[in-house]
Amino acid sequence: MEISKDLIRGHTDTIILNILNQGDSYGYQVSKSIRQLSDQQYELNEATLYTAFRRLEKLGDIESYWGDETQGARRKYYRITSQGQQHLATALDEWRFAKKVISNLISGRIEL
Amino acid sequence: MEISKDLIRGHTDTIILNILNQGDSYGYQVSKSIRQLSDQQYELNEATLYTAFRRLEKLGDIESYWGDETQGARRKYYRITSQGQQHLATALDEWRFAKKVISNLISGRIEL
DNA sequence: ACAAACTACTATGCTTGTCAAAGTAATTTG
DNA sequence: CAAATTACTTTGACAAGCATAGTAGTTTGT
Repeated sequence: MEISKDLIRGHTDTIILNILNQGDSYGYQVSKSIRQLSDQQYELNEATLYTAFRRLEKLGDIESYWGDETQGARRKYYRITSQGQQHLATALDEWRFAKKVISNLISGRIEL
Repeated sequence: MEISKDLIRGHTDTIILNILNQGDSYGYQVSKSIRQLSDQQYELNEATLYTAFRRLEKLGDIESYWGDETQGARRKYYRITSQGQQHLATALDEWRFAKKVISNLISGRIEL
């Protein structure tokens, strides 16, 4: 079973915030976390991921800093801000609500 | 609580198929059914609705015919096809699956 | 030693679903 | 008789996500 891209759309930012909320991380690792959290069911496109990082940083939900790797490739780390944590909490509430509404819409019976 | 547009994205076709699966209908009535099924929480933009009709008809999931209203404005009715019913069933399975994956992604803990 | 694979980030251009806004036209209500 | 409602269509724009390609350093296998 594969998940259509449009079903994930709108969750990308929340997914990233959830991961960063558990500790600072960088692109490649976030990508692997997503694969792991979804039991190998979902993989985020690299371009989408880095686009989201830039969007979230612009919004003030995350902050970035270059790691001081003495060996290995340079890494840009991301940290969630307190505003980002608030947005994460809001998004989770919204999801719990939307889940019910969507379920009704796609499988509920109409009474007229 | 309002539902972000992106959370519904990708469900529009399924919502329409679900409604038509309960009987032929036309634009305005489908629109009202959506409002009713969502407890007034969600309203689909007209342009989006009619765009979806055209998309679904092109795909062969629905068929249309003009009603023979003797009075009242002309109405274009839509009927779900058996292919549409199959796609509806598939979409419902996909949703049940996606719901779990998304929940994990936005609130699950990472174990590394 | 050298190629292949992996890590890590960036940039460009396209597709697609949805929306806002405006238009057409008939009917019903106050 | 104006305003609201029913009913459908068209146009243009936007934003998320994607494919693709590029840069550059590191690790692994033979």
